[in-house]
Amino acid sequence: MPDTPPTLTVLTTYLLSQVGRSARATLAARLADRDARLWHFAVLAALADFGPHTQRDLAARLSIHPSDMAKVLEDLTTSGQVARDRDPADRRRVVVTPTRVGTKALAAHLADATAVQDAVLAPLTADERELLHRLLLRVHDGG
Amino acid sequence: MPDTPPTLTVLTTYLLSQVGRSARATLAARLADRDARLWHFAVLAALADFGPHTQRDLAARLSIHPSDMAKVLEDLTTSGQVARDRDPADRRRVVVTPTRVGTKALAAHLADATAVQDAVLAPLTADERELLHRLLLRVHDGG
DNA sequence: CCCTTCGATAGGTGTCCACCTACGATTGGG
DNA sequence: CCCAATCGTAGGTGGACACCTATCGAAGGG
Repeated sequence: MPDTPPTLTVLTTYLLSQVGRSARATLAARLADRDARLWHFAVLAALADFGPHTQRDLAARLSIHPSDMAKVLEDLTTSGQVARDRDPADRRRVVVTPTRVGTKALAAHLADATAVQDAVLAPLTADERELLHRLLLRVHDGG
Repeated sequence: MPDTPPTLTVLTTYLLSQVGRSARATLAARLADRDARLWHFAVLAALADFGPHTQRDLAARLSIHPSDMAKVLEDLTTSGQVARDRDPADRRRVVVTPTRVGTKALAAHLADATAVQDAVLAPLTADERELLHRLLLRVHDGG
């Protein structure tokens, strides 16, 4: 019965929006089972990829409002996934560093994300997934 | 500065989510300029593709809660884009029919959606867009 | 002809998300 | 040494979204 109108499904952006929304929601639900949220994942990923950041730099990198970043980091520190230390050179700044707990959490998040991705992309072959990824990467970078 | 962590960009679902989210937001903003919202677009598309519906059928087709559908249709009737008439055979039901105004509005929405899509998919050639669409369609239907 | 069921709708709830402001602590230029 | 700018943080705002309940009118089986 939920037969989507062709007028919508001919729009690639409609498909993008629907599929992306659904994948996002599925992953968010899985992360929630371990009391994690998508922003926690993103922060841990940024720290793993680029090393310790100032809170402000973290916020800028992930395009999130500094006041929201503070809340995310509040969560991550109380659960011991990151350490927040005042920068001795400039005691206004706080340097955020991932802990071992945080690194393990990131690994778990990645496993979840991969599982969700496998489920979402199940209709495609490995080659097709690779192709899709390349196309999306260009769209993402070029927009 | 907003250099996205590779740990995220290697995830196809991350790209899907980001690109889809951004496209959706852009279209929503354009529709808002004409006092329309995404659900208005979806309802008009369903009516154009499948003809008049009962409110309940419309809600089921678009996977939206009946009480929310009532609100969307309230908007569309006050702006004259659809007509709501009691079904004479069962006066509980309300049959929703698009008006000429609604059909013109749908055309405008489609023009907006196409413009947004062209902007989003700008990095890709026509063949690549076609390919992307086919892949996404399979993911969408198969999930 | 009653009583249950159904369709539409008003009104409210909770979540997510992204924003903004005010404030205290700190810095560094003049 | 002071003053403007900066950093983190608490608290609040507003919109989008999806849900749920109560109510009313109508239908239709027993």
